[in-house]
Amino acid sequence: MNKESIKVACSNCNLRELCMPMGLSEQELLRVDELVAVRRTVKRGASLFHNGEKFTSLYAIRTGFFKTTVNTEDGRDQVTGFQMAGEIIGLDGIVNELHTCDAIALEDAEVCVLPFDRIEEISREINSLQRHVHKIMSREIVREHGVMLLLGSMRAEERLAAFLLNLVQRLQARGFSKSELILRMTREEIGSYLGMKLETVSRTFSKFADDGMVEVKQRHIHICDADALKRIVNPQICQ
Amino acid sequence: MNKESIKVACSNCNLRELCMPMGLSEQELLRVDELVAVRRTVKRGASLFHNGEKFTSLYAIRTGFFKTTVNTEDGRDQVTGFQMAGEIIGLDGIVNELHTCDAIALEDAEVCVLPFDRIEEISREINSLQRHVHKIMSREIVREHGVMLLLGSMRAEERLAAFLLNLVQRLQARGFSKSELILRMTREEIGSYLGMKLETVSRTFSKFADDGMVEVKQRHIHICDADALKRIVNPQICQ
DNA sequence: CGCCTGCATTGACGTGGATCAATCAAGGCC
DNA sequence: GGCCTTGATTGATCCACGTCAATGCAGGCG
Repeated sequence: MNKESIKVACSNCNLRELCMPMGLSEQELLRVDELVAVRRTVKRGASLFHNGEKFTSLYAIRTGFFKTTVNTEDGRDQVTGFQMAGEIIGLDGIVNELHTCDAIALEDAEVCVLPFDRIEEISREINSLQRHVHKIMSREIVREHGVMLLLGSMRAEERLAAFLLNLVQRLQARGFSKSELILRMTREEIGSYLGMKLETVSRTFSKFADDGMVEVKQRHIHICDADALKRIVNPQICQ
Repeated sequence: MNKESIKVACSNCNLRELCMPMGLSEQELLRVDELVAVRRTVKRGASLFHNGEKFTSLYAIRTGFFKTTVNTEDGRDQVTGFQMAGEIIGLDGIVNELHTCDAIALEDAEVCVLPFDRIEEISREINSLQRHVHKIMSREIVREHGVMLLLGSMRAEERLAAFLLNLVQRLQARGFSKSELILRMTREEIGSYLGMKLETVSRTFSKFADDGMVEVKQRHIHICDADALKRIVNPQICQ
């Protein structure tokens, strides 16, 4: 288990606007700095936490890329999300003080450890932090509604198109290209998330490539025609 | 819009243990009574809130039964949950202060209106209420993980069996029979929730009936062999 | 009462995606 | 360099579920 302790502060973190509320005063910022106990690095393939483990903290991703998966006793498992820098993971553990999913790093990663009782304590004092915590949880609920819509009512092409658009949109918000991306996950992991088999993911990529919407070279994806992808997700609206 | 104002208190509500944290002191209870602004009745088929509406409050269901649905601009829609007495709805609205789904009453219902800024204010003072709010949101996240697992990796029979077991389990927790239930929703709504067509829902019910696991007469369901249903959801474990 | 409307059931048939299987590409390592 | 492992692609076949359509059932209403 990889737990490097590096003392750190949110107040001069370049990801602050992703994790933290806006418009904090000087002294609020100092208080918020107490949120982060330590940072922790997680090697590619290693887990940050897993199912059944005691919950104590949320984690803010500083660098790297994670997947979260739930699994049934009979061996099935389902990817419930892919998380990147600035996103918070571990919210599932709050109810029963046990994590109910695994968080696995898909590339070497570093996270800020946020002890949850400290979050609760400080958010009692700083209203905007309290509101922020609520928003983060609500955002996750809304995201999952979207996934339910996708899984419950979309076809393979629509699912993959929606997935790609969502990924680039989040990458773009972090300053990356809106047309170029490198997938950090396998076809099988994409398939698990989207409720389809890896072969179908692969075939659908090939179809998109044949239609000139994307270029696919293994995990390197170039999006040539984002509007076409949007039209696949939402046929009526986009002409 | 049906907004009957009836002054009420949580402190002597028989559903308190479902909505509220346990072990509050006398004076905390008085404070918590200020949470509920008014009650509101919603007729069968009417909406409590819908997509796009401004978010101000959460709602605790006192009586009745709701569904929540998300819908895309192009007309698709997806049932994201069915909610019964003691459950809280509206959490999706917190992020953007707009509701992102519709909540429709499937039978005449009554809800307690909980203005969200009042929830935040009081939960700053009462730690167990703060923790409770966090748990409610986390529970919803975990529930949705379960739905993702269901939609992403289960087959029709497994989905319907899991759905029935979940329903009776929640009804039982509210003092109802663990083998007898009346569905408040149509086959189409069940299908939307479970990502299958209404005909498949109907056929799967008939199959379960043929196999002697349930008796189905329209919306009246009698569960004859809950273990058999569990075995369908979880083949390996239950023998 | 008969008629209408909204669900539910059941059957016949078609298909999207799963399954099974072979082949290929890209690292990593000796 | 050649070998091995892991993941990706592609083809051939199959089947669970969707689609289309007919029929049945129950409740509400003139």
